[in-house]
This record gives sequence, structure tokens and C-alpha cells, in this order.
Amino acid sequence: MLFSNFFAPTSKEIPAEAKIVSHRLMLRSGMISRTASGIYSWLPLGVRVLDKISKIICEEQDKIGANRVCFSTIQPADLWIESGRYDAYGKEMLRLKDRKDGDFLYSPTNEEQATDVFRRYVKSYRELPTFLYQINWKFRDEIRPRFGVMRGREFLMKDGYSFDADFESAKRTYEKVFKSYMTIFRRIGLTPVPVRADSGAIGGNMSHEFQILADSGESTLYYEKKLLSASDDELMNLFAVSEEKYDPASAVGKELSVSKGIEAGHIFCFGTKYSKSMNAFVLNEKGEKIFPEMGSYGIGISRLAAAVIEAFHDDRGIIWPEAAAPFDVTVLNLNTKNERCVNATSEIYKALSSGKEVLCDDRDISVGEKLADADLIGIPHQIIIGPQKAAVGTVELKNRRTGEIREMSSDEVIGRFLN
RNA sequence: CGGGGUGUGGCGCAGUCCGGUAGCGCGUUUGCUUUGGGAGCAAAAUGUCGGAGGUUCGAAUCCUCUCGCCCCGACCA
Repeated sequence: MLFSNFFAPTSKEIPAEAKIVSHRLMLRSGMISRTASGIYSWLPLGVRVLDKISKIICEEQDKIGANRVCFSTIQPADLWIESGRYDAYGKEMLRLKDRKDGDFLYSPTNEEQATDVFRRYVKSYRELPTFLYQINWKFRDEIRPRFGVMRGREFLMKDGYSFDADFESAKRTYEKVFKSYMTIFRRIGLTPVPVRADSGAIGGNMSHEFQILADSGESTLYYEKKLLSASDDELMNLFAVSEEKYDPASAVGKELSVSKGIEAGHIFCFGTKYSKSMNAFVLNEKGEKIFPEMGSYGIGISRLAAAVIEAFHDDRGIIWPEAAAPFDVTVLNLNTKNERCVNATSEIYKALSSGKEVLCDDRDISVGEKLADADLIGIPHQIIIGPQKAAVGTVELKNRRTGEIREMSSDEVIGRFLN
């Protein structure tokens, strides 16, 4: 992609509305654009990040036997009246009417929808466990949206729903998801802290939140110091809670850390609440009705995009971890009128485009502006082509993460990325 | 919903107290220069001052109502 052809409205002005660094950088780098309070349009840079994160999530969910679906975002009220949540959900649910004055809603979560699909098609215990997930936009009419997409009203969430024949099986599924989530966050380059949580409106008795450590986080976490180096099997049994559940008496003798965190994921094992209320059953080997033990599992993808920025930035801009980066590498031609620079840029750009996502800055603007944009957008690797070095046949490769700059020939830099 | 702010060219703001017909910086456009860290010079364009009503010879400014947005609290991925 040529920068001259790329829609990324960058700005050096700090938007007045943005109070936290990720929100500022998302606006300044042209990732998002505000439509209304808590509602954002995602611009090309932002969409690329959402796609990168989504891809990792899909790969890891598929590995544990989850099936990707896409539920309707508009749902009839009847489904929610059946589960009892139509009234219980309150004003956070956006309610709509169609032309026939029928009651609908924009889904804030999908236990009902998942249970409805399940009960229509799954009739036998032999088909369990069943695991459906989707990546789709949700709407919750939050009392107070804030911090950009960190707490938006409309947000992209991966939500999964599992159906197991009995509690033991449901618990195994829960543990598989737990590990899958740890892998997902780590692949994105983040350090997740799983804490025991309340199950809130979803209901149930087993629940963990996955918190990303960040000073701007809204949750306060208390957890055993050794948690950050524990294996996944040990993790579930270590002491880690958010502030609301923290009771100093239960932590005596444990060496605790206290940090702020961003809740990026939340998993629940809640039993038969929905299968029973919605009459979703299968027959067991004796021909008896059984109501599946359910779990639901969410990751806030749009929030995660912001959380990654909270975790990885400096005073110049974003520093994307490779797994979430909108492009793999950016090629910066510092002088578009210098023949050597133009040739080297074109050669490198063409070579890398076959195998990498490359953003090539071919704009005829000042050097400082290009470098500033490159840092602001924060693509992990920058290939810098300027007249001084090009004259001796070299370019510079800068690692945005470490700041390290290496001089190498065009061929070397191409080889570095296409090996 | 309660409390606190705020709304003025694309963005950031001044002007509001003390009414007199809108200004600054950035960005944008054109030309020239420049080219290794948010360029220089010159010229130019862009505003129904959030909206409605009122007071007045005259309203960004005063009054009434209204809407949007931001921050602090309860809720959540």
C-alpha cells in the first residue's frame, strides 16, 4: 500500500476529547473517527488491527473445537422474554421497533441466540460438547461511555457459547477456553492476568476475567506475585481477584502485587440457566431429557486494540507488537526527487509486497513529517531510505520497539523480511 | 441519573464579565525554496459563533428553552 493512496488522516494536534493515551493515539493516527458518544467508525488502520487480532482469536478458538458463526445483531424481543432477560437487562439494551411495531433489540450479548440455535438442531448427547463462537458488533447503551473505544457503546466482541452434557465436561471446556485465552493474549504480545470474577448479569458460579496490566486500567487487581511466571495449570488456582472481590483475610501469607488492569476478556461457566429457561435439551443414553451445562466466553476486540496501545507506545506514538500491527513494515522514502532513493524504494517495496503487508511512504512532504507519521502509526519495522545512505548503496532498518537502527543494503533488507 | 465543564473555519483555542458586525496557531490551497526527526518564505481560501426563541438600533457576547460532547460516580468485553 502506498501512503499517498492510503486513508489515514493523521494529526499532530492532540484531540481535546481524548484523555488517555490510546484514545489520543487512535485518533491521531487515523485509526478511528467518532460518530457519537461511545460510537466510532473504524478507518483502514484500525480495521487492519481488528482483523489481525480477530485472526489470532479465530485460529486459537478453532484449535479447541469452537465453530465460528455469525449471529444476527438484531434479535426479536421474544427470545429474551423467554430467558427472562428482556426486562432484567434494563436500559443498557438498545430496543427497536420494526415497521409492524414488533419489538426487537440490538444484541448486547448472545446467550439467547446461541441457545436458540443449539436447541433447534442439537437433539442428542452424542453431539455434545457443542461450541459456537462469533466475532461481531455488540451494542450496550452504557451509562457513561468513555476513553474512546475502551468503553464504547458499540464494540467488537468475540463471544463463544459452549454446551456440555454434564458439569465435569463443562469444566473441562472451561479450562480449555481458559488456556486458549491465555494463548491468545500472549500471541498478541500482552501479559494477561486472569482473576476470579463475579458473574454479573450472565449468572453462574465459575468466572474469570482476563486483565491486561496498564496504569490507565479501570480495575484494581490483587494477585500473587508468582502468577506472572506460573504455568497455565497453576494459574487457575493462584490467588488473583479484582478489587470488588478482594478480602485481605483470604490472602494472608501470600506475596501480593497490586496493579491496574484493563478487562479484555471474561469467561463464565453458568450451568443450566439458559438451557432450562429456554427449554434447550438433548436426550441422554437412557432417552432422558438433559439440559446442557453452558458456558460463555468473551473477548473485547475493539477494547483490546486500545489495550495494546496502552501497553505499547512511547512519546512519539504507537509501537505495535508484530501480531497486532496493521502493517509488517513501512518503507520511508525521505526524498522523492532523488533518483537513488526512488529506485531503492521501488525495488524494496515491490520485493516485500509479495510476502508482507507493506506501507510505503511515497509522499512529497517534509522528511520530519514522514518520520513523525511513521512513528505515530508505529509499524514495527521502518526501512528508511535517504539520500545520504542511498548514495553509498545502503538503507536503514529501524526497529520501532527497541529503537535499534541497522544499516544494510537493499538486498539484505529484502532478505531480512522474506526469509 | 446526580455533580462539574464545554460548544466559535478541518483541528486546538482566544474573544463572552464590560453588546458595535469575528481573531490566533496548526492544517489546507498556490508558487518558490528545502529534504535524515513534526521545514522556510510569499500569497490565498474556509465561519449561518451548537440550535430555537427573546431583549436591543445592533447579540458569539445579555435572558429563556433545547441539543451535543467531555470529565467524576453506579454498570460492563
